[in-house]
Amino acid sequence: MKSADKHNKIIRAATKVFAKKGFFNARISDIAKEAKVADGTIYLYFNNKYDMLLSVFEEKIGRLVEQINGQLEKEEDPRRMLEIFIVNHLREMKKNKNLAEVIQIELRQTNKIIRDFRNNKFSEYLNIIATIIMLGQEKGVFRKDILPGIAKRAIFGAMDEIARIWNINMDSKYKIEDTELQVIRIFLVGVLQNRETSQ
Amino acid sequence: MKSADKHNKIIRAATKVFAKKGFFNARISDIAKEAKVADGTIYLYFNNKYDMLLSVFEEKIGRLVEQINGQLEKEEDPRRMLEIFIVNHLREMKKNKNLAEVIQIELRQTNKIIRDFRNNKFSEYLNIIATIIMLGQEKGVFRKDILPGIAKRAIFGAMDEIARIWNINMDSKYKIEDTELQVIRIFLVGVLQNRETSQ
DNA sequence: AAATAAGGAATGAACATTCATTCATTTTTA
DNA sequence: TAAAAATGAATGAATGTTCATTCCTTATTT
Repeated sequence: MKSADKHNKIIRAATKVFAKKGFFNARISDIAKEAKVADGTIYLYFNNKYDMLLSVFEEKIGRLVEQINGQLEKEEDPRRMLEIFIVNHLREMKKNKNLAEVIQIELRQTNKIIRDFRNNKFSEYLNIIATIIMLGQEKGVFRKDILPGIAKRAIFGAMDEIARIWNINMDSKYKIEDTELQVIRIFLVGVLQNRETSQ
Repeated sequence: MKSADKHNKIIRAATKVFAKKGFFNARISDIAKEAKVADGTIYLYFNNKYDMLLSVFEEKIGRLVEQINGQLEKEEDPRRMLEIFIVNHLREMKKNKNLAEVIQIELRQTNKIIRDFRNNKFSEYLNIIATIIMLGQEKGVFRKDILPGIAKRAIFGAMDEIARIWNINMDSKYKIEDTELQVIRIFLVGVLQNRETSQ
């Protein structure tokens, strides 16, 4: 029986191996070994190597989307919502280094043309940030002169770069709580001491 | 004659090919063809494929560092300095898509262990941001509760993600000037409408 | 003429994918 | 109910291709 169980086992193994070696240096045989499965078995569950990466990516991001949506639905204050998003993302990346790495890989390795074609879950994820910002603008909490489409990328990019470093230096210089606070502060109030300076 | 000229020609070709195909899909023969040079010739100038990527990366970032330092030395106001850095980086990435792409590749593909070991020019580049922030804090222009080591990554990461999108969609949704202004605004004053909310 | 640079064909290792075969499980037959 | 047949998941060795790198040859420089 072609079990969903085995599918999962392979996904988990692939995540681990992709994260450790990167997509191109990951061998199918590595993944097979990690999943305790024969090389050929993998092709009963996935079309090819790239299909695996995409599956891993979509599944993991999908989880993130559900998780964050769950956390946000109780909240009304856009300011708090943004904080929750930031804290959740950073904690998740810190906890799950493999996930952070796979995001980095999928977003930047492999073929550009195929790339954003199937990344729907990822767009969905980023758009949560944009939605929060628009909500805040409607409620008059956030500045109206911020473009949500740019802000969402700035915020995600900032966190992604921070997570990238976590995956290089195992010893994080800063505590996770401090990092969260910093990111929240930077995006909420900026680096400026006084406000009159903005144009 | 083993000319510096040929070295440059190869670097330029490599940048182009790496940017177009990514490191792993770039063939030495592609680079050789692009540089109008024989495959073997490349090995007179570089030890191996990865050495080429690293050379390309270091050289390009080195240029960026010089360029931005030149622009900053006339400036005293940290606020303006940060603006200059942001504008310069974004314009450079927009103008030179290959450079943006190579940064993405080198930072995330290839081997993690070797990775940050030789990335000195890149650290130098990021530290310019940190220096600006510290200067601003000394001068009382920037908030003292911002950690420069985190802010520099947030700012770079934000711009890098924006540049990533430029390399995927050829049609940028926003004008470059608007994007610059947005990034500056987000980092200087944040998204919040009122200030009393920060902790 | 010697030394150095460049050329590019040849090499061989690496690796994704395939596919003939096995074998445990389920279904059918008697 | 037991034996026989069918199924299809799993295996992993074999295949064939794809390059990075080498190294012998040719061209150029001094």
